[in-house]
Amino acid sequence: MKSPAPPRKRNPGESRQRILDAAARHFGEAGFDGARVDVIARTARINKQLLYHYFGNKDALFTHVLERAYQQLREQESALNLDGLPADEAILALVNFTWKFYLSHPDFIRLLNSENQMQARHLKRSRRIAAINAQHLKIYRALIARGQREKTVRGDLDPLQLSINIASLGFFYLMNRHTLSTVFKSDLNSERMRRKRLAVMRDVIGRWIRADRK
Amino acid sequence: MKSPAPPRKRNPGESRQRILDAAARHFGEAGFDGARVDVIARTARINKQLLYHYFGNKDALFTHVLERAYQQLREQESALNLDGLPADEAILALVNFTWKFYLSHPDFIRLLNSENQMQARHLKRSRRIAAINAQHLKIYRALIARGQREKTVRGDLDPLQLSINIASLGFFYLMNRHTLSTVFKSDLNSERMRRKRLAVMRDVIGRWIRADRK
DNA sequence: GCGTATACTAACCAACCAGTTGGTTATAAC
DNA sequence: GTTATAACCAACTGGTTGGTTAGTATACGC
Repeated sequence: MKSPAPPRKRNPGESRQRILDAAARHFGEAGFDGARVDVIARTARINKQLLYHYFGNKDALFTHVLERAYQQLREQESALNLDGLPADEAILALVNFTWKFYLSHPDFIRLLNSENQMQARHLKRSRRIAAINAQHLKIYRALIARGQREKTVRGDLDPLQLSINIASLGFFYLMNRHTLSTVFKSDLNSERMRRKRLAVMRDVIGRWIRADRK
Repeated sequence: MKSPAPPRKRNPGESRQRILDAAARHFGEAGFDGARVDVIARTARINKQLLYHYFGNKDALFTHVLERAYQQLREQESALNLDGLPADEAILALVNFTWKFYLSHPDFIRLLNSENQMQARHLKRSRRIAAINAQHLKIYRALIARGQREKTVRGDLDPLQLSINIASLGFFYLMNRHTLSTVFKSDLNSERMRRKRLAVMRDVIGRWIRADRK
């Protein structure tokens, strides 16, 4: 015979947080369609209806999780102090930062992947997402401009393309490491291969952005 | 009152093909978890049991679809005749080929994405996948070796990293164009932006692979 | 110390969905 | 023609799942 669960102390802030944490993990592992609301509720150790009480439905919960993930990325990026570095080295520092963020937030790339499989249907309706990402391209643009004054960075770099290049070289490697490792029979997730990958990415970006020496 | 469907002419080859085509489209659109076996059967205009008759279950069907997609890619890649080109230009021709393949086979990247979300659980059990991809790295390796003899390509290129770089710059752009377009408010899927992307990718790879001029 | 908004819960439900049952019929081999 | 095999089908099943109902418990304003 099961004794009824003792009534829990109320703590709305923490309950909300626990739901978001559990949702980020489970949505990341399983993707939107593969994730189960019941699993999230159980992991967060709250009742399923509390989840619906706070977030309305599965889609809205996913949107919150995505927004929070982007916010973490952009806040950390904005907190970087790159003023002491020459612009070309600062850009390489962004390569390192982006790579390390992906490595330390494995849910982030998987969440984004799932969202892209759905053609960004959640982000498209988000009213917060533009503000969250507002600083990103400005940082890149400013660095490129400074590099041109310093003559360490070539004159025709597009900040959007630079940002996409830096993201893609790391994101694709980590997201697709499962199929790549299988197809090419080599463990891309080993410490050695990960270190090598970062070196390659820095080399690729470094050679692309630098002003040509005459 | 509905008249019973007239008995269909038997055509096992075509029925199988229609199932695979419908499955590739629907798995691509919706991902493995989002896809519905009933939808595939209806689109293929066959009975659901025929699908189970041929493929056993949803996972096995997905595996077949994936293998076929890889096979198409690798067959076309192997059919390329790059012998007439200097090695550095031949590598850039592979950049073009890869990009065009992704563009003309939108299901391919989406299928792979879904498979990676599931940590390659289908490919890991496939016995055909290694053979299908056997030529790929050999092509890259041979081109790098020739480029070194011709002195157009630098001496320390790793074929696996080169292949991953070429794949990632295009794959990430196309797969993530939905979130990227939303976040950065610019239509990455426009003809103009797609042309620009190919130019950037050729530039990035070109600068990375070439032997340094003294 | 009373009223009410909200944090929280158990039990429930209808739609959905992968896979099965239990067949019929076309085709090919002999 | 007879028989074996495989192509093909409609209807069903049982477990699952997003979301709901109907309520109790607690904190807080007054």
